[in-house]
Amino acid sequence: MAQKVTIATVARQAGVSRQTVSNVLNSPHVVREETRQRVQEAIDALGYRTNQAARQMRTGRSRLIAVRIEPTRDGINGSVLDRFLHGLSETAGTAGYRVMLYTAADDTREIREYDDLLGAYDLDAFVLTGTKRGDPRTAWLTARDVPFVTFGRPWDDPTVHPWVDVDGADGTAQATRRLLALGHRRIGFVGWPVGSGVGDDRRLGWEHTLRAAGVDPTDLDRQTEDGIGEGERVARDLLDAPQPPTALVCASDSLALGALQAVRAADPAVPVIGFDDTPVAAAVGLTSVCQPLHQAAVRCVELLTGRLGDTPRQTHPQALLKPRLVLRQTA
Amino acid sequence: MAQKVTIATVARQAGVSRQTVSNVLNSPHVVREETRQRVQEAIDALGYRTNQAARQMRTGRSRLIAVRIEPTRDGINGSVLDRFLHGLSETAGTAGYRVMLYTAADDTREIREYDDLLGAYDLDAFVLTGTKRGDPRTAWLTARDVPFVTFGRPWDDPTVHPWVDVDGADGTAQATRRLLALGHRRIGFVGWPVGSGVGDDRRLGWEHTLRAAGVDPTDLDRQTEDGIGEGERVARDLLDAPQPPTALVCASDSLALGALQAVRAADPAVPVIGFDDTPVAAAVGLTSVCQPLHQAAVRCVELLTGRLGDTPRQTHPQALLKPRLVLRQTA
DNA sequence: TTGTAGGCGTTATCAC
DNA sequence: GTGATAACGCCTACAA
Repeated sequence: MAQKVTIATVARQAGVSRQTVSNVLNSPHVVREETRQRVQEAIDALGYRTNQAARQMRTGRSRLIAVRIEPTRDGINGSVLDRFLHGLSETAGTAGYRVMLYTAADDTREIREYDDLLGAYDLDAFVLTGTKRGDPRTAWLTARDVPFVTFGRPWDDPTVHPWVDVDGADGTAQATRRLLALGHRRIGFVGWPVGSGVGDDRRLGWEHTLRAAGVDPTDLDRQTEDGIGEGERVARDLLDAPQPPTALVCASDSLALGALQAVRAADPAVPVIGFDDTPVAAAVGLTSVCQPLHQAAVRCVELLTGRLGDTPRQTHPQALLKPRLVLRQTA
Repeated sequence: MAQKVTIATVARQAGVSRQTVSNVLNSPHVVREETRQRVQEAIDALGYRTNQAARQMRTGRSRLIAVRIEPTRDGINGSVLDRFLHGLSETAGTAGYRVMLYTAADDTREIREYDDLLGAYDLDAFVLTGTKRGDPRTAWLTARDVPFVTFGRPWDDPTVHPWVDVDGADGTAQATRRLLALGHRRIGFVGWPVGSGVGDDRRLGWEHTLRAAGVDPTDLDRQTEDGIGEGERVARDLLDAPQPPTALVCASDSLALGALQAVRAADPAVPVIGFDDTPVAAAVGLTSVCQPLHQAAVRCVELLTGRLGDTPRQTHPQALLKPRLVLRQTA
């Protein structure tokens, strides 16, 4: 590696003081244009880069954003986080920030990680993926005035902190409308147990759309934990009912995959629509609701940098993004 | 946030000098045990944490490891990187390191990122996932003496830098042996075009095992780009041959998924085995070769920290891990 | 508009 | 075994 290039090196090369170089970097407007250019040339020629550690020590800000990477849970949903992370890293990069990863097995340990991370690296912000009712993590961060944004709404009270989310109800509504357009009326829903914000939201999109079309949704839905086997079991149950649905909307691709097994031999064919547009969906030709993960990541960074920057911070900005129905063979 | 706790705070509290505190932290053996304990108590009581920025400024080392997060390529393989990343982050954490993410669209830009990252954050090391013959990135890093390890062998010369990899040939060999054990002899292989290290490696495991069993592999394999459609096409071609295989080993789950479509109506059933054990495989019941990704991540960190630490650095340590065949319905 | 001085928290060097 | 001092690279006053 060549000799370390500091602000002093640049100053000497450009024949100005260190302060002028710093000004060119941080407050270009206070420097005469001609000087600015000369300094900029020196910077480029020398390949100077701001030393973040030194800057951080002075400013107390690290330009680092932390995000948790979870163990691939069900396995099938791993790619969602994957795509989100990529978008986050990319967007953060263009905004001059970097993404740091951390892991934690549970909330208590996650909070301990916050403490560590904050103490050691002066992190600028956290991105939390998925929040639940009465989340201790957001409470902790809020209490300490640590900037953060969640990918996922705070279901108890949408105004308590900044968040970005995808409108799940709109997704299932799109799916339901698609099936209505195909001529179906008795459209079933395979969802998660009541009580999870995300699950209830997705269910509501289906229910409202059906009601709006004049269809009574009673007895047309079933709840179960996420999983392929679960989806198959519950879908079979729906299809065995006296008045079986002729098409199915599912709360996840896992459930939809199971449903697909259940309807395999059905005649006439029973269309199935999943949710999340995971690679599995693409692989098996499953029509599915696609979350705009890249855009979600972009908004997260925007909210964060908006908050972090000097712009007057609006109180708890939020962004609800619309998903998109990806049509494939199954519907 | 409470008042910032620095080494000076601790020193005052414990009634020693700052240097003694630093010694307790970094060279405990030079401090008298009694003093050490008193200082440690003060550290715990105050909740002191080393400020990495300050430490880094002094030592020039950041305790940060950078790893690239790729856009989910084919989509189906995203979960592989995902699991690897999680393991990496976790292991790095326990070793006192953190993982920083970066993205890059191509090699040139990736190298520019190295430059940026190194200049701005004094990164301690890089983890590269996937390398190709004549990789400019490893050359760049080597030339600058930047520590790194690749997840994936350098196919030209396995001794040029530290790496961790999974033995693909062993994986396909396991798969082939499984099919032999099921009584099959004419076992086909659906692979990638010749020339990619990974692909050739996986093909070789199949070929050698077949030869060892006294089967001539001629005309029993086909090459194609990765993809479900491609897999289906090529598998069909194999099955339409005058002497069709009675079972198939595939170089990836994508190809295997395609092959599965091709053999759907076959009678007697044609077993198919995939590679990577992606969630898709689990979803459709595809027997597949599972890479020990967590273990790979652990070894990466070990190689790195071994290199980074003060231990005598062995020249270019390497680790070739054995995959594991996960049996499901298709074989 | 530009230059000078001081300090952020840590560790290395060198006294004691 | 312990403590004072300097320096890492930068930024924010303040002075010129």
